Amino acid sequence: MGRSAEFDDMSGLKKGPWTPEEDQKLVDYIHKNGHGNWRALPKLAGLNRCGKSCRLRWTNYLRPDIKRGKFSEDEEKLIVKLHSLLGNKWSAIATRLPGRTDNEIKNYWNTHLRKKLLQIGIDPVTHRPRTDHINLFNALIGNLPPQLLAAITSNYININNIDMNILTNFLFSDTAQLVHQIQLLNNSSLLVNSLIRNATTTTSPLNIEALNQILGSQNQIQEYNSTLMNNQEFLSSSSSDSLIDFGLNSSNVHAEFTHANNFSGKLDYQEINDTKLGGDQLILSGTCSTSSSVTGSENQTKNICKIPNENTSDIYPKQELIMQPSSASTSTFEAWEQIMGDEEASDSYWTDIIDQASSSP
DNA sequence: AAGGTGCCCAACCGCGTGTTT
DNA sequence: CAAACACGCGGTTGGGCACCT
Repeated sequence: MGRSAEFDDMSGLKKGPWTPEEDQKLVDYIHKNGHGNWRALPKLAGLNRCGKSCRLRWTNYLRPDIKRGKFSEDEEKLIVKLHSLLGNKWSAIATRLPGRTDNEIKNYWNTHLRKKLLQIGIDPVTHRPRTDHINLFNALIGNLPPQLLAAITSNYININNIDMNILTNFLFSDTAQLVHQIQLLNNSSLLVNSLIRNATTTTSPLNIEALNQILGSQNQIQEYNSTLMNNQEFLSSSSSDSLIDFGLNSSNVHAEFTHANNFSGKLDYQEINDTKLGGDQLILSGTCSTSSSVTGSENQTKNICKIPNENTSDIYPKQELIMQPSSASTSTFEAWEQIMGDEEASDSYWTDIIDQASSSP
């Protein structure tokens, strides 16, 4: 590990990873004589290293009182606490953790703890909830799929207009980065309602932990998963009498259904192994080995059909508008105010954001 | 199975501060 | 007091390795 260049060009001294033989020489010498002057030590110990390299090797690795292995939960908590008080003063922090070196703590902070704090929404520098709303707002606007942006900045939010594949991909593209972007949406019913409403077209339950971090609401997640389960039960228990004509009798069935408010009927799901929503169509794919017959309506086309009535609300909950048009204006801010609800949409909220924007470098 | 990718962490580097001459 | 030296600190690097495609 570490650096590669074997020897320093100028001094001819060895660099890079230490060999067991070098370690032994260093340990033996220090046990016998103490380290004394680090600069003088290598020569006396018979090592072709600089004093600095010897000191580092000893203090970070060879010292007998060094504790190895995973950091305990208590140690983690203590590091976070001390970091909140001392900042990046690794050596000061290390003095409060017996057996741990500053280097080890620094590495652990940078690779684990920092990320942990970010994920739970805490700024690892200030140790306070992240408040970079303006950056998040800009990032959110910048990253929004055009379809979403259009929906949000239009007079009203019509969930029917949003491609759930795009929304879902967007939402889960990078959980850590998006946690706070999502929090901007959190006060609106947009995200939650969308997920619940579209549970029918998702084939696997959401990652509870990830979603929990984003939404912070067990109830909504449970509702989502219970809707999903109901729908899957319904689909799996559907009568095999009402077969769909896929237009194919064998492999690679790919059936598409129009996605509208007047969905009706039910279908045999036994041979469907994947469903997803694409644009305004439900796309089913799977293998159909039996001959199938048409039970659809007059609107059926080769791979697109509407299927007869009953129980359909279980599969495709009726779509509805989330938000009515605002009185007159169509500004982005006003649209956001509506999404975010009264509390965070107050004048002072936006004033704060604008202030932050104008004061940031 | 092989190649690619990203993470981890030991070791290095540069700089600031304290000590000695 | 200033210059030289020694040490320690925090940031950065890059090889090894585990995991993913």
